[in-house]
Amino acid sequence: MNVMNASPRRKELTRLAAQLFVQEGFDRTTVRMLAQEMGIKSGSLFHHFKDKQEILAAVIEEGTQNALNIARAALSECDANPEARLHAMARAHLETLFADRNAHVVALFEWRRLDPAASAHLSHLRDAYEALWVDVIDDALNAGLVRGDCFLVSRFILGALNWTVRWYDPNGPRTPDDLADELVAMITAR
Amino acid sequence: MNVMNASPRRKELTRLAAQLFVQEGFDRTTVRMLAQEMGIKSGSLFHHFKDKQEILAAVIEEGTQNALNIARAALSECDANPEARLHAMARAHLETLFADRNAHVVALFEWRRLDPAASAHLSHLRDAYEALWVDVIDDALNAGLVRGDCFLVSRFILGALNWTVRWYDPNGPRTPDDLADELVAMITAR
DNA sequence: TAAATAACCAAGCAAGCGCTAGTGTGAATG
DNA sequence: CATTCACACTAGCGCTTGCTTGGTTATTTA
Repeated sequence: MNVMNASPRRKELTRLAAQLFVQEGFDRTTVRMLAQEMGIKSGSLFHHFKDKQEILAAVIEEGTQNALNIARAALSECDANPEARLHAMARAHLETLFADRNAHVVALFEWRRLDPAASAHLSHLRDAYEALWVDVIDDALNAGLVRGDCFLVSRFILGALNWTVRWYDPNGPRTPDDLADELVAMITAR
Repeated sequence: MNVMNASPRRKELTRLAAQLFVQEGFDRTTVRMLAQEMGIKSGSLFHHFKDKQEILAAVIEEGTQNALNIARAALSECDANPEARLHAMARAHLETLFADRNAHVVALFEWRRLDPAASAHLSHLRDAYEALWVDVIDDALNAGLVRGDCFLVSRFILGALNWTVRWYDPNGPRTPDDLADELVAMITAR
């Protein structure tokens, strides 16, 4: 039983689990469904994961870690201009949201199913990610680019961005970058 | 078995069910938990509702119908000024969101658990509500109050507003009206 | 006063749940 | 060549699930 390893097999199983969790919801996804999707029997599943909870934690950790990495990379690649940084964060957010869509939908809507230990651990990752946002928004406010309270503005922006998973169609005419540009245009005073 | 009536008893049971669905999630809420919260035995539950699905539909219908009523009332009470109408809609949205918080959280996050028939029926209610928003936002765009595409702007605004249920603390210093004012201030170009 | 109705309960069924125990197998390791 | 290990299997345990059945009681209606 691999408690914390990241074998390629386990990574692939985690990806499949994310897909099923999105389709059915965590509670309605049975270990038998997961096993079938993975091409094994339900008993074999517990060789890779200690229990069903651990699969959920693996899915969410994967997604959140990716978001953090992508956001950091995006910020390091642009200059100190507040507007450029705001753009970069919005683009990075939507990019990871739809590149790892399944994992992020699970993170956004099944977080409450995590047991307290896993939730505490993953909260740190998520907090680190949101701290990046608060930093960028603070700069935008000080530069007069956006008007409002830092806390509220960051919540509104993240809400607007996260909600896109409920309506955005990747096969439609708009790219995630289009969305990011439109959102920034909407909130910047000029 | 009352299929579609709205006896006071059934209304009260629906309210209690909404609370449990929020606390535990629809799937993890068992009919035995529901019955206990209602002070009856699990079998008796099926005198009031045909099945568990019907309880969910009742919860969501209640919340959505209220939202529609409140928004219509709010619009009829303000003049034709686009900014006033935008304010009124934002306030009405947050007002109903926190007055019927449980029902709305269920509607937002457990909608997918509805069976196709109930979903189809309730979609009409929700569409009627969203049509009010599109109307108001269209006016705001034409008046130059907000910049952007009508579809995207309405999605962003509703996303920001709906996401408040995940972080807003009614016991904190801010009122729902404060939130509405801040959001409108953030997105209006001036 | 008789009949109908609403509201409830005790008991339990069939199905499905997460998870465990014990075993087999082929590849890598000593 | 013997041992270990990763990975999978079969079989099923103990429990919970949504829901049904058959019947009781209190209140309203004819």
